[in-house]
Amino acid sequence: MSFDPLVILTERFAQAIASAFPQAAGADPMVSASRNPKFGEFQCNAAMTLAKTLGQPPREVAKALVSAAKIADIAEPLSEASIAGPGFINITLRPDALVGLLKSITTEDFGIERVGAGKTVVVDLCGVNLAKEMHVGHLRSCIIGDTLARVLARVGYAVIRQNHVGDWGLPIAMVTAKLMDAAAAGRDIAELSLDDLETLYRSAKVEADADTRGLAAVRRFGLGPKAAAELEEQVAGAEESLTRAKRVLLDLQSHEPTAMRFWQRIVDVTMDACIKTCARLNVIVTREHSAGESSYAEELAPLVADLLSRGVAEASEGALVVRVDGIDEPCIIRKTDGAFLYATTDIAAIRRRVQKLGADRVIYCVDQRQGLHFRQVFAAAVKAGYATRPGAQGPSELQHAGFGMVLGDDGRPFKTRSGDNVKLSDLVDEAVERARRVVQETSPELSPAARDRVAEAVGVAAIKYADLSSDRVKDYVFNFDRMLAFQGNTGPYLLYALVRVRQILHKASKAGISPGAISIAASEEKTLALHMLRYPGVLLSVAQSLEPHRLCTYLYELCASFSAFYDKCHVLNAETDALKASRLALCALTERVLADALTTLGIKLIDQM
RNA sequence: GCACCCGUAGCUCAAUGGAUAGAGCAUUGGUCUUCGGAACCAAGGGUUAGAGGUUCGAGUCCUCUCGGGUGUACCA
Repeated sequence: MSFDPLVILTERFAQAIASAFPQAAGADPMVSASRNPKFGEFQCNAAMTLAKTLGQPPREVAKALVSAAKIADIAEPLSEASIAGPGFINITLRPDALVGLLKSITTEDFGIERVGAGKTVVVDLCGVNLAKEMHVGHLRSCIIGDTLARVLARVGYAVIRQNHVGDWGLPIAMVTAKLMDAAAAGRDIAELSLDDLETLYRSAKVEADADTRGLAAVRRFGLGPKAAAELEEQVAGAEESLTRAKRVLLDLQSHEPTAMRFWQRIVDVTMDACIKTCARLNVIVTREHSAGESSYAEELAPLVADLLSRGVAEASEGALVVRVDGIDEPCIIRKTDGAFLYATTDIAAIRRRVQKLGADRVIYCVDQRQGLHFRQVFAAAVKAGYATRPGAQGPSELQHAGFGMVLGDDGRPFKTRSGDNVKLSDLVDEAVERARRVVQETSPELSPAARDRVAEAVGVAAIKYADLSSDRVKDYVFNFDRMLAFQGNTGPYLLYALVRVRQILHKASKAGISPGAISIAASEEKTLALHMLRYPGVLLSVAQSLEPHRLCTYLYELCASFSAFYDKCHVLNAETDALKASRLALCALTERVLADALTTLGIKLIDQM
């Protein structure tokens, strides 16, 4: 039994259609919340489409639906006056029915339908690389991925988070080689920081990228023997360290203990920092969620052999590829030199996630720019049969929940002034520092410890909410001032609403006032009540669409409704005790919905600010 | 070249094919005997890039054009 009026009305109008027009039974009743309050709270738009299929005038169809619909228990009676325009049927809930529905959602879990019950979903998120600080490039994957995981869990899915760590391959071998050199030169690897590793990574990369093209140019344009000699030396150096890195890579692949010890140290340093940053962002990612590329290394050769033997893969221009319908570029799974690629690993990951972890659904929270890659890999995995659970009818659902870039105010990718990627820890530090300055000014009465807690919560909430509140696939402009503003659609505004409602509850309990029977009279009370009833439906729509900004919009509107209520409908000094008790009950319910929604979004709750 | 994404108020963003396209910021003007004013209420501001088409009905779906972004076999 649902307590969502939208669901109830949809059922009732489906029945009305079936009884008034048996030949059209099963048609979509098209019930929705009205955009404009003057049209009532809900509307049924089915008459217009039915008119077409039935060959009858839409208003006649609407009349028939109005007399067939049995909704007297929750809505004001329908009449011809309820029909507007070409055949819209406008519906207004009865206040007492509203109260009844509200009572229902105060119980258990708000009447949220557990659409994911018995199903497993894998969420791919975070995606850090060894020997690199987390930067803005990881921000959205962590934040959005974590929220999607929370939403899916909230609607009943068994959620498995997977952090596809970039911990394998030649670049990592280069760093490992560098680290071994440093240790040989007397460096204590127990005292290693991620910053040190990143420095090693950079120097390895610079060496590897040494200008072979530059050398060719020098020779071509005849810039003289001196320039050529310099560059030749560089290139020779690069080739030497590249050769060494390839040797280390072979050692790693054969699990040679010394190389593995250094590699493991890099893993530990990187992952400790990653998990710390995630924890600070209130993103649930721990060591147990790590499923790095290295963990698939052993599977790749047999996997490719399997694909080849079954004719899924074919040789092409010296490489091995999987061709898929509808995409011109084939999916390359083995290079001419015999090495595997990230596509190979991703196909192996799909196989493990579906066939071993039992995923009915796999969601990749990865940059939109990898869209083509995932289309190829998904199609290849489906073609290979890897995306189908043993015994299942068809393949599991593979979804790329891609997201746009983070831009600066200039509309270009968000970078530091010197053009580097912005470290996540620096980003959070700045947001928290800015929040602290505001808190210091507006709430000097808070203890230093409380102030720190509030600043941390507000700063992180600001960053996360800014990221979540606009359409996932679009780029968004990162702006501290805007995201930290206390008015408008921001994290701090939501937390402020939470704090206000909690303060009322706190004072009420100190004054011995208890929540009582709800009665809905003022328009602000009704608006607030109607908003709360929408919560379960919004969660389901996010679980379906994978668009967290719908939950954000909902929350913002809920907070705005509450603020209007707060302004117009005093609680603790309302005229009568009954009114106090009723409004207090509304506050208590608001607090529960707000807290649940914020938690599902991944935003930490606070009591004061 | 081809493929994908995007184009909505001055700015940042919304809008399951539904009625007069909505918020916030900024601008202008109101509200206070403050359950915390970090608030609330209101006004102005739009050819939804453009042109066709489908539909009872299009910001939304289809085609084309313009503009921006991204990706395009052997990096991840």
